[in-house]
Amino acid sequence: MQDKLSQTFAALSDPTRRAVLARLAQGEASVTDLAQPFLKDMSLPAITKHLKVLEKAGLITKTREAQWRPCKLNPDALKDAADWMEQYRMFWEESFDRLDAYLKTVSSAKHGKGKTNGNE
Amino acid sequence: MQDKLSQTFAALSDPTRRAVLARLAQGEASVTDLAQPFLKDMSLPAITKHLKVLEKAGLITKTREAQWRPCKLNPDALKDAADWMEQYRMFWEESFDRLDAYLKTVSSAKHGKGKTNGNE
DNA sequence: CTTATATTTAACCTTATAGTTAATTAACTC
DNA sequence: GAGTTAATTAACTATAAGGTTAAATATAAG
Repeated sequence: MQDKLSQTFAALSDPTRRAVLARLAQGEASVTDLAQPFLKDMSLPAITKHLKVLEKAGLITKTREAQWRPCKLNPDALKDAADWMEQYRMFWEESFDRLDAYLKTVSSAKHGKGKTNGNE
Repeated sequence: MQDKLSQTFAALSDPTRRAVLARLAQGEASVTDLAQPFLKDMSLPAITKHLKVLEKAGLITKTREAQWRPCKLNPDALKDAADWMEQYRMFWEESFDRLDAYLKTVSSAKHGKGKTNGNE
């Protein structure tokens, strides 16, 4: 895993981490705060690791306050991911029939002999 | 990895797979078509595997046409991911100052002794 | 300086990912 | 049915992910 966007999507691909983000959407929280709903399912070090993944992905920022490490949402990475998705919006929005027609035009002779790729 | 959303984000967390989706945004393509830009970097079976990941995540649909397996984008999964992101839009959109103020109100006495979590 | 709370690090285990090469299946063409 | 093109499966390897428990570090409070 190299690029930031891949890191971000990878970080989002875990329900625990998404739940942490949901919690942080309501405001800052310490590690213990964030861990609390999950401690029946996993240990605290597991949460530390999840937070590290989120942090490296740029999705959260950890600060220091006495012995606590308050975490907060970092919108930038979320925006980058959302921006990437945005380019596909037309595919799921209702102008579907037009899109379908459009694509049929674009990729006319798709692979008559398995060679053309619809870009010519 | 269990739930569909996690699978979808995981599938998006690889540059090769995102490039495949970008290619499919221009229209259907066979496995060979899709593989072509990557064959200097990886083998065809590697692409087959990537396509399988995308398919299981619901991001693409593979059909049969003679000896080819034309793939096309499946917008549903993309929409699900985008919908999930949508709930965080306010965090990256410019009403940032208002948001910040809002959060400061909500999580007033965050962790005066590390116990409260800003939800009370 | 000892204790308590908050969090991380270390060492380890298990399973999943991402890739490889070689062999196989599928459908078409001659 | 022999050969060709398209794609997958099998078997294997290396590394990353996600979890564990036990020990260490950080800050505060007696």
